[in-house]
Amino acid sequence: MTAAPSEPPAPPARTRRARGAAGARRPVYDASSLLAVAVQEFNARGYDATSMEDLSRAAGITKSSFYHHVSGKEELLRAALNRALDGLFAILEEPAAQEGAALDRLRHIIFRQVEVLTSELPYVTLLLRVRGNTETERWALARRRAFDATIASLVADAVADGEVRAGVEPSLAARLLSGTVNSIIEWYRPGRPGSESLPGEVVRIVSEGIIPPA
Amino acid sequence: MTAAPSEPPAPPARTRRARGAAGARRPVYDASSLLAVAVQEFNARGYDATSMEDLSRAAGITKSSFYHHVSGKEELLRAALNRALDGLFAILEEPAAQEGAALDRLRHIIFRQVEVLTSELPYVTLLLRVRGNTETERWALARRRAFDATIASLVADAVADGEVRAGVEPSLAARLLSGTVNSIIEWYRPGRPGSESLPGEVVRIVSEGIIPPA
DNA sequence: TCGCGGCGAACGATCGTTCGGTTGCCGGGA
DNA sequence: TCCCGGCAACCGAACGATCGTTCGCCGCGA
Repeated sequence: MTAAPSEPPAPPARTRRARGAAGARRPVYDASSLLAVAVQEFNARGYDATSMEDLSRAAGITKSSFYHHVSGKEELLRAALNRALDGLFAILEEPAAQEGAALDRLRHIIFRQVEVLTSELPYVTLLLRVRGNTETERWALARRRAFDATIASLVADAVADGEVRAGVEPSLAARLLSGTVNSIIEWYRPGRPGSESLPGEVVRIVSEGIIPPA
Repeated sequence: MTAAPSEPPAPPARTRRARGAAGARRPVYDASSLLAVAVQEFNARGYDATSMEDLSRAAGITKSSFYHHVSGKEELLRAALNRALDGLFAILEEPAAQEGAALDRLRHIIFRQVEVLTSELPYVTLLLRVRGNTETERWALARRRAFDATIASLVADAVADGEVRAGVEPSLAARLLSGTVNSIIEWYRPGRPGSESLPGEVVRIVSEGIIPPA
């Protein structure tokens, strides 16, 4: 599928120069800036629908030049998914995610998960759209399921501790919780007013309900 | 991308016979059964990653035979997206979605939306993953946005009528609401126990909160 | 005999990737 | 100071594979 043409030649987001300080050499990319460009294109068109030609054009160089900096398409995907997963799993290592009542830990994780979702938006977006077509994607899916399972067991703990009122089926609650939080990537865009209050609002809304009873 | 081999030759889900009653002719597909096969494959691998070879193999015939029944890949997508969108928009035409207090109409729509999501699962799943690469996909995205906008304005009405307690930012609530409901496609599979009570549980959970305050 | 369902082969286009070659800045020996 | 060898960045062209689609033909039941 050939999507609508991505952009004009586009002012590439170049970052550094080849060497030294006042390098007269032409601007140069590093691996992470090319990854950022690639992930943006992946998210715009979908990984499979994005060609290496698309990526190199968005970077402002030719396809063969692009290959001088990166080892391949799937390697770009792997690096991006890794970044997203590392950000998410780091949350579980925080003291507030490991100590205290289950419900408090859960609320902390939700709060931080929204923060990571927004700060690492392109990478997490890519992660949440993976389908499992390659070994790389299946590995990412497995890691993601492990993260969700941790949250699900925390929800179950909270119910078992009597911290959540009866009638909430734990596994259903956990699934809807993850779905609600993850759906933020569908509409959140950085730099809009009110962004900094989003994590707190999400925690409050999943606690009190979206459309509370009259 | 070449996904893992889909299946062995696969017992194709053939539906009818060519003609007459005791037709000795080999089984034959109609357009809708081939659409069902195609949509399942699209969802398993993603639309772009699914080749016509994959589709015909899943149907148990060759690629060229497959083309004898369908006019092309994008036409299959269009038919599938249309089916999903028709199902969703039909909800808005129901009397209970048009009469009564905003909050009641909203709850009815959520209930029915979960029902349609589950009964038309493969088609709605495909719809919710469209990225907008072709004119067909952009048309589907526009229709989907119109549906979401209807719900968003209903949420705003409920807030304006004082039916929802203060502190809920209407547009944020509407987005999280849609995200929560739509996330069901990520895990719901038909035929599991408790399926019939899901719509009611979802309505209750978005009203009372997923992890209510202690 | 007609025609529908199915088939193999091939079309041009595009895919991810590789290769050989050119450019121009830079460090270091004369 | 000058020059030169090295090398990082970049490019055009092409590779084999696979893509969606088309074509001509065949077998068989009505």
